[in-house]
Amino acid sequence: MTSRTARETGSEPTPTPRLPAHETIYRELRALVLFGDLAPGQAVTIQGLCERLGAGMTPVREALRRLIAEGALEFQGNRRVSVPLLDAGNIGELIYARQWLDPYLAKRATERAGPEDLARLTGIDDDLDAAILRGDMRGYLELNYRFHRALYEMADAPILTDVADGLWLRFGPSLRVVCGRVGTEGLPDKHKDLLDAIRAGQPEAAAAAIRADVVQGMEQVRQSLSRQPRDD
Amino acid sequence: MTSRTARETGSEPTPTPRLPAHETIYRELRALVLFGDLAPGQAVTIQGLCERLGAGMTPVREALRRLIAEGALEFQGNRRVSVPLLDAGNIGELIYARQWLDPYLAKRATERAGPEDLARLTGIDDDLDAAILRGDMRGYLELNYRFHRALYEMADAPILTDVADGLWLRFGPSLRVVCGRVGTEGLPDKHKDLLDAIRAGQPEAAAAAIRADVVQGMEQVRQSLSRQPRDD
DNA sequence: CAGTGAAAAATTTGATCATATTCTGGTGGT
DNA sequence: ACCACCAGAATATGATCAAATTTTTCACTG
Repeated sequence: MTSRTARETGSEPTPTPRLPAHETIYRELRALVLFGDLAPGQAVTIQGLCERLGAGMTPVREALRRLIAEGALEFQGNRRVSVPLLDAGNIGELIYARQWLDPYLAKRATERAGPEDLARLTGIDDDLDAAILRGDMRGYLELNYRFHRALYEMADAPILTDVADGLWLRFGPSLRVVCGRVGTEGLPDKHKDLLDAIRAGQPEAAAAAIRADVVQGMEQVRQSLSRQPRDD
Repeated sequence: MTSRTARETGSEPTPTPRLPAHETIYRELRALVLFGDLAPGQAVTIQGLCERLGAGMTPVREALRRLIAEGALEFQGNRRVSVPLLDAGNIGELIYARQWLDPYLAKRATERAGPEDLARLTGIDDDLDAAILRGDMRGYLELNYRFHRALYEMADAPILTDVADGLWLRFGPSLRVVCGRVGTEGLPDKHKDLLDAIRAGQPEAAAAAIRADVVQGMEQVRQSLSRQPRDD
């Protein structure tokens, strides 16, 4: 049955060849939390997710464990797993953390940035602008995340990137709620300043731009949530 | 089905009965990584852990998933799950992160500390001194962790506490290796300064004390690992 | 007589295990 | 040295058991 382990022929780059199921489920659930249809406070059940995603329960369980460990979901005591509701204190923590993490990563990213990195960031930012003009909120959320995520990866700091990524998972759902109220207008976009700083090779300026972007965006979340902590 | 629901008589108060197995496994594995017998670079297999801990494989898998998500273990590509080896860059990241996190948490903890908190910290620190005098390294590691952990919890910042806790999981194994070389002598202990600051109600002084403790300890790790990155 | 409370049963959900299937890595033969 | 086979490990499924939540009913009171 084998007889082809060596050849591969390379014609098929194996698009989704061997991707473990729990990995797939994890990514789907993660996207669901980050951009998607899971609102803060909403409770999910394992078996409900099994049917929703059409998967066995073991992969779903493992993906859930992972998301819970990352803070994307909460083990609401008895029998509930839900997307965490953030209060003002939590938002304050997240603002403090990102205000410290993101500028540092942006500084390191700028120090290491090559032309292709700059091109990639510029491309994402262009798509992001298009999504804003289009009024495509889901696209905005996803592209904004990908922009920052690309910046993290350029910093060559795997642990801090992990931490920063975990932070996104925590405030992602609330960000979505806020954007749902505000609309794609008036969203902060200091990305142009950042791109200029990277182009000029000025790490400190890049850090300052990112700090401004983060603070502005997060403060908007804080204000919006403090105004209406619950939406129903 | 009618025969079941026998009364149980309730004579057994079941001291720790309702602790899910995967939770137990997780804590055991976590302790193993933090203080214990799993050295950096050491590979573990699922089935090996099943026998070692005497448990089914589903709970072990879930616990592993969780530890991997927290960065305590690494999915070493092929077929191996191992304790991550830290290089100088990783240590630098951890130093930066703790240098920022720990002082902030110590400041908040000091602002919120009550007499019972101070007593608890003092008690842990006394036990810690005893462990050092005794030359009990495992005790030192565990009590040192519990000291900082208690401080985190006093800060009333659940998200940042989670992040800081995850950081411990990452450098715990390396800390153990370093202490194995250095011995319990010469270990940093700026805890007295911290306790004084808390007693005096001086948050900034507490932050400074913790910063000194963290930097001193982590720099020791960095130097020791850069001198001998591999131990065999 | 109606409404509210609790208690019990039933359904739903979560946890664990045993088992089958697949993939990887090593080994032996040519 | 290379290719094929084998063994072991990890992934995924389904079933089974236990616990909790919910619903329903019955009794008691106003």
